[in-house]
Amino acid sequence: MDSGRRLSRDFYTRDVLEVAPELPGKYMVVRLKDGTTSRYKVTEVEAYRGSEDKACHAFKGRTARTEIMFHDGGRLYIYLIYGMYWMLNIVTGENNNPQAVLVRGVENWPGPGKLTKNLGIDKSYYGEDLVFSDRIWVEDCGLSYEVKNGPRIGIEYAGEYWKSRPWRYYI
DNA sequence: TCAGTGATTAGG
DNA sequence: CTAATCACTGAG
Repeated sequence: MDSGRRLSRDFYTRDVLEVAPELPGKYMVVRLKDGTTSRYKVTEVEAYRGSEDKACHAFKGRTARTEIMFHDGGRLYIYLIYGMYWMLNIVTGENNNPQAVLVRGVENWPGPGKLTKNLGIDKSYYGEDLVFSDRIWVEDCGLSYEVKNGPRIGIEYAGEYWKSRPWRYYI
């Protein structure tokens, strides 16, 4: 597989509902400590739109954990869930507009907890900038896919309205 | 269906 | 300080 073109800041600083549907089909590139790189096609994501979205961690306001979501798009928001699984999120939107895309699955590793485990993503990636990082970024390989969408998973607490927003996008 | 597992958060 | 919560997973 040929290398693609790394996505630039402009891709990420748009509204999360524009960015999220465009991520499936893009490639997540991870560089290991031995210098080798691996590419994984993104297969499933979800949009979290904090300024209004009751399901978004930033909905209640700025905390130490959600701080990065208030930055310009392109950084990673990483957090631990159930004491075991690191969740990989890509911050989107402009400054002070907290939004992020949860990467739920990549090729070979469906499942948000499984993909971080297998790609070696942990808390040390919190705040990492996909535009400049030398160990993780996203590429556009020029291919397009039919992206489907549906309700987000695992947000029972958010109430019927937010639970039913069709903000999960997948190939 | 349900337990594991620990960071994070709000509240006293 | 305490206790509740949790954008998940794998076993049974």
